[in-house]
Amino acid sequence: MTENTKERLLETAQRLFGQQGYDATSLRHIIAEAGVNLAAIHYHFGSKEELLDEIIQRSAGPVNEQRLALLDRAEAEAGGCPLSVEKVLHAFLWPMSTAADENPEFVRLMGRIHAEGMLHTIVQRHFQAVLARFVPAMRKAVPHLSPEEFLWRMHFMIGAMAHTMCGAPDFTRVTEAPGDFSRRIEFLIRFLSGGFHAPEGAGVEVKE
Amino acid sequence: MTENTKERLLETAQRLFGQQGYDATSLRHIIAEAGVNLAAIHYHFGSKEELLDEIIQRSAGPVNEQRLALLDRAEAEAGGCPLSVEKVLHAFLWPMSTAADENPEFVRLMGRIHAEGMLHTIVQRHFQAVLARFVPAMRKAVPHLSPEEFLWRMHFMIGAMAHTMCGAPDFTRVTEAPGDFSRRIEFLIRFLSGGFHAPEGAGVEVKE
DNA sequence: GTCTATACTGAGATAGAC
DNA sequence: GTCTATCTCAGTATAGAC
Repeated sequence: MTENTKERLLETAQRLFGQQGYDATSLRHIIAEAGVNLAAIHYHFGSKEELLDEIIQRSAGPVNEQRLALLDRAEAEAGGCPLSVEKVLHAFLWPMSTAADENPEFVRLMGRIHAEGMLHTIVQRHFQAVLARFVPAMRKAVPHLSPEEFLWRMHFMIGAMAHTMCGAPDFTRVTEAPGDFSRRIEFLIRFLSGGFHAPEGAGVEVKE
Repeated sequence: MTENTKERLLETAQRLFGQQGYDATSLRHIIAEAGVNLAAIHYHFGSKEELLDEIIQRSAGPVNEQRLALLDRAEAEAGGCPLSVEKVLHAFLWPMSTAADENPEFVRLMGRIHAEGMLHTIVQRHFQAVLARFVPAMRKAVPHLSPEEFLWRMHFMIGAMAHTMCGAPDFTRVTEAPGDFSRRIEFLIRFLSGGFHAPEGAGVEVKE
């Protein structure tokens, strides 16, 4: 039962990390639910952080491939022309919706990972290739923005996305039926579109 | 030296929480830098979480008062008319800029608190009163939005704000001189304004 | 190669002496 | 109010059974 142990650990850990967060989940809780020995984690993965790394690799891989595929197709359809903001956002965010339907815990985990910010090296390793494609694509969609304003808007996008993957608004109850993650993504794309299309520079009254 | 001990603990803990995060900062690290005994924390605060709670209360209090004062003044100037999105955002976000100049670690800590999401009860306790004023004010600024779309946009705003308080974009180095937090806030207000002003509903091509 | 048992260090928390 | 000693549980490491 060699593969069985490893697989059970991956599935259990992913679920618990997504539900409770990475720090809040102890290895002893994971092994208890998976029904394996504590040392099995260190045998198969080496450490708690490497366990997380393998979980991300397993699920983020397909999502990132789909992102790149959507971007490829959109760019092919556009010929050499720059894509619209909406198309870039769609290629980036839509695969999350697909993933959420079959794997909701993973999406919450991804949100946490981005938001917690601590495990910075892990994020960078798995999303570097995707960002390398999407940052230039988005840059071409809003060429009028200054480099600084553009980078900040990308930053805001990441923040909104991470928070949205983590959960729903909590000041009021919003229906959270299974499968309506796509709806959430549509709201997000509209909002971010508006943000990226906002006029640049000194248009805000900050008189104080 | 009773008050001295408590004060040193509060200041040291705030600095370390902001620099390293809440979970990553051990009580033993705090007491070592503050030069007090481990049990002093539990005597003065009761637990690590209550220590954090008191830190937030101390620094978030003035920020929230300033937020409410700015909102009061803006509403008084407007007579009975709804405020603009920009004015509401300004009243909500600008006090963070003031706080950042004299207390940068606190702002990073606030960002982490919002983003980590775990310490949910703490956030709710300290920001409930502020949200109770700002949610209706913003609602009046965008009355055409459906309730659902409105709540999601508030959610996106919180995410972008939390991520922005935590740090600067990291795919490229952005100048982070002291005192230019206000610049960051201006970028954020512009972006969020665009998001809130975005047209509602089925305007996104999600053909798949 | 795979898993079990056990021990080590450091975390937060608590009781009780002073 | 403060400090020492101690408790439980965390992540980690390793020796050895199968």
